[in-house]
Amino acid sequence: MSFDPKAHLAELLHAALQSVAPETPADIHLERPKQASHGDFASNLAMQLARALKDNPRKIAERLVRELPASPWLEKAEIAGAGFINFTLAPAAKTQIVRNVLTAADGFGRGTAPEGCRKVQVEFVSANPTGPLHVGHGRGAAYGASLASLLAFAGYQVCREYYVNDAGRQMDILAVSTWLRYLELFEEYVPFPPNAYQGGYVREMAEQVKATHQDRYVHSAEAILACAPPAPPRREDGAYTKDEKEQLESHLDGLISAAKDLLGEEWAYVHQHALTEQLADCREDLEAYGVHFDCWFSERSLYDTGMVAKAVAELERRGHIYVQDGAKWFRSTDFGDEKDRVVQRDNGLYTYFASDIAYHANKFERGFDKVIDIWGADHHGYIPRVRGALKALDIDDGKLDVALVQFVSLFRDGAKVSMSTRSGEFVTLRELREDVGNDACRFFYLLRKSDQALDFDLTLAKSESSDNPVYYVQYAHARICSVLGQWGGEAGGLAAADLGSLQSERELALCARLAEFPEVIAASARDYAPHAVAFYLRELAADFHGWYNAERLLVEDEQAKLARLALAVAVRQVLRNGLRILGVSTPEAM
RNA sequence: CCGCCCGUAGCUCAACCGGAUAGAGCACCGGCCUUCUAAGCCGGGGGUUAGGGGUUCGAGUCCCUUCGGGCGGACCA
Repeated sequence: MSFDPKAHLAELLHAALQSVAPETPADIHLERPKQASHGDFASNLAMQLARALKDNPRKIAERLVRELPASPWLEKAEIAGAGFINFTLAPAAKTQIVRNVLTAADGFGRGTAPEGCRKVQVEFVSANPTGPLHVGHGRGAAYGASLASLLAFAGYQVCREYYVNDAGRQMDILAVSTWLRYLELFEEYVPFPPNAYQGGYVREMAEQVKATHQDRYVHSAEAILACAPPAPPRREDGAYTKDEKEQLESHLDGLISAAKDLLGEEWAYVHQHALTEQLADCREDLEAYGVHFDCWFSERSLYDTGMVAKAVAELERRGHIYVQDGAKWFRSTDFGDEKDRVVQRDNGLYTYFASDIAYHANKFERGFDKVIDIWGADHHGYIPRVRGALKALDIDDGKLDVALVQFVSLFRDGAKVSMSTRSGEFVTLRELREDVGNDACRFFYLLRKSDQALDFDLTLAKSESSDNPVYYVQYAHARICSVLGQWGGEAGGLAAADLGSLQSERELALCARLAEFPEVIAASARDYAPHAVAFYLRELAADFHGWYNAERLLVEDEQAKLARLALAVAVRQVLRNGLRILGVSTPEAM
């Protein structure tokens, strides 16, 4: 069994506490001081006890240190500052971590999920399949994928899910956009609405439909326009008034119902074609980004299987629904929301919220102990009503966590780039990946907290891609691989190396850094903060680069050489374990 | 007006659920390649943590308040 210095010190302190203040309960908390001169671990136990014992913290610290049982692993325990006890470990207590890492290998740092909280679902991206993913989705994807990997590494059984919004009006708009572009190919010109999807991919889909089915879906422009309320006069600058915007929306709705009427059964084909194409494109994009999903959950399936109706009926049965102005309202104010919400409109259609209630009820029916939704920050107002619905259905809403990812603003040459899917002038995730590279892209996103708004400077990201922090970490990995190659020995045998020659400050600091890894994993999994892993890896790489520059690894002395190689391989292992979580590759040469 | 996120070096960001002298990167200045990858290392300057008040041994962190920024406040998704 491997030796844990932190647990050992906690035991020593506990023993000392028993003789100094056996009656006083106190939790023993050890932390790693920021400053090296403060030792390897510090305890504030004496300060905690000061009030209960009505004594000076430093005096209490002195008594604790005096009562500390002797240990071969402890070099010294000093009292500092207001009453901290600083512990310095014996070198052997620090270097043994190298053996632990080499033995555990891929499993070093892995945790165990608490009993009864093992099955976790992480739902992320979930973008409408109405066009290419853009840089905002890229952030959600990077965050969600790393969080899922992090939780899996921390011992949870993780299901990665994408919620496909294939049932709503947005999909109808995409389908009708495709159809209008298709009609243009047959010289039937319906003025293309400015609020329909403008992107070039819509024309591509139109071409595909034409290639497969020729003129099968052609109807005259006159017939179509006759069914829809008129559009307002076109404004090239897009500055429509509020009234005109409403007109545009009803005009578009009119075109959609015209399409449904004229095409009849065949509308489903156009609709399905657009959905299938966009979903496939999205999936391919994400896979290439290294983001994988275990489950693609269809919103439409909730309607097809009656789950939406069932969820609303269940709320109704429990007396949380009332009818007003012909619509069904969920009394979410009873559960902490600021106003009640419509679940079924006066025209009989369910709202998006209704399917979301059914969706979340379904998530918990699937037996997850914890459900994590990753949403864009603009959805924050949505949280209380979803929680409210869960409470109304007697589902423990404490099992739902919502992580909000703040917006990404794109800057190019110092100017903000406007993004809008419908206008078609957004920067796609695909373009960004090809520009900056997958590794740099993912690492860049993860180098800041998800709840912090992010300015993505394209010019900078591209021009500085050669000294992007990700290369700094990968470079450390490549250097170690290179040294091992020149040594030519068998890395597997290094776990048995005598580590006694690892004595220098840098070497011991590097060992301490390695020992931190499991704690970093546990803390960042607890806080849903994969960025902490990225920061840790940068520090580990910095420690390594410093050591590498200061001391030669392949020295004459065989024992010293093997000890150093063992340390280097341990560093490489932790870099691998960490980068794997972040979805970043580990090149052997750069 | 109400709600959520936030305000830390010139810029982009950290700071282990209250700890010690607030740290990195970029940018700037000065050094280090006939020895394992210079995509690297070593050193230097740079701060009233937006302002004010409170809680306590101790506050960037918790509470109140002012100012400033972003995002929400649909029978849209």
